[in-house]
Amino acid sequence: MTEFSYLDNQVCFAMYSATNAMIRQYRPLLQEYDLTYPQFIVLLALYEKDNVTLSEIGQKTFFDSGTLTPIIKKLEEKQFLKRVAVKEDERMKKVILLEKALAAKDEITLIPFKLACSLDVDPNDLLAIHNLCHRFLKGLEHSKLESLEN
Amino acid sequence: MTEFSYLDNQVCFAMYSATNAMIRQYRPLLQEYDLTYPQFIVLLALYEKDNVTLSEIGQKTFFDSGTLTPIIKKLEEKQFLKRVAVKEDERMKKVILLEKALAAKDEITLIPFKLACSLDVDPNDLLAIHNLCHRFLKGLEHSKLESLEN
DNA sequence: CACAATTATATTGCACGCAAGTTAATTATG
DNA sequence: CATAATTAACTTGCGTGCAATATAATTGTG
Repeated sequence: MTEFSYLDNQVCFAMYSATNAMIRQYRPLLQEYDLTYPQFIVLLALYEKDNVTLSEIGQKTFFDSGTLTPIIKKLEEKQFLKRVAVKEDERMKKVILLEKALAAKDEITLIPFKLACSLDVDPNDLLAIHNLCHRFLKGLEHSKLESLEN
Repeated sequence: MTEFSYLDNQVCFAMYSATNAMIRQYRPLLQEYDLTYPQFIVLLALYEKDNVTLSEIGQKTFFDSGTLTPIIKKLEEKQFLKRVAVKEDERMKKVILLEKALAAKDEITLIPFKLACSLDVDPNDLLAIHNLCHRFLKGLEHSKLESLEN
């Protein structure tokens, strides 16, 4: 209750700062696999299900084409995946994980758990943030769909 | 409870997606003032207190020098602020808001409230996210300080 | 069946975020 | 007091995010 602060009252700034801080924590762990955080996110999406098109990955990860194409190309350069043309529709390309990605799957999918253990944060808080952010995203998507109906 | 998802279980990814979505909501509101979200954050910090050095702004906003310097320069180009050398210590520069920024202060500081009203999100959820992210950031800073003591 | 509309991916340009390194000024140390 | 260490701000380079646009393939329509 000292003095009023514009910044401290910004929900978005709090999320923004916390996210950046979290990704900073991830960085050293991901560097061992030569991955950035967005590349890691795409890889997790592909571990769930590969042999999918770019736009399917985009829907899962919320990355648009301009963001996703370069990330996929990077992962291709690093031999994590390959892209194959789809015969039925030559516009599309499907992404398939390569041996390098499959071999590291157990280790890479474990990284978030390793990180969570090293954090000085209440696990209940993590769970609560998680649920709230999900609900928040749902709410925003909902608003967006409504505005499209005009 | 359908099928296991690596992505859905990532707290960081939830925060990351929610933050990006939130900033997308801000974009059209900020464009009216020719501001990006990070520029807006710096401006809010300066509305609290200007005539401060870059590193003071960096501490408030969590931006490092490599991020902050170009943002300040952008705001200077746009006539929101000016930088003045500090006589006592020639390494430092203090940032002072200009008329353009002061004149728009009321409108610009109102933007978050305008946005909050237009969102299809429970205000209690916003408050909860806010508190959790703050606690989360505190926890991370604490971990960082401890690791520096080694 | 020509051609307009749509769709999937790729490209370009701008503004971050941050690591790493530079420069110039100040402070600490022998 | 010279010089080493530190500090504040700046610069460079890379990888996003995303708007806007381009390209090429497919679908829809008269």
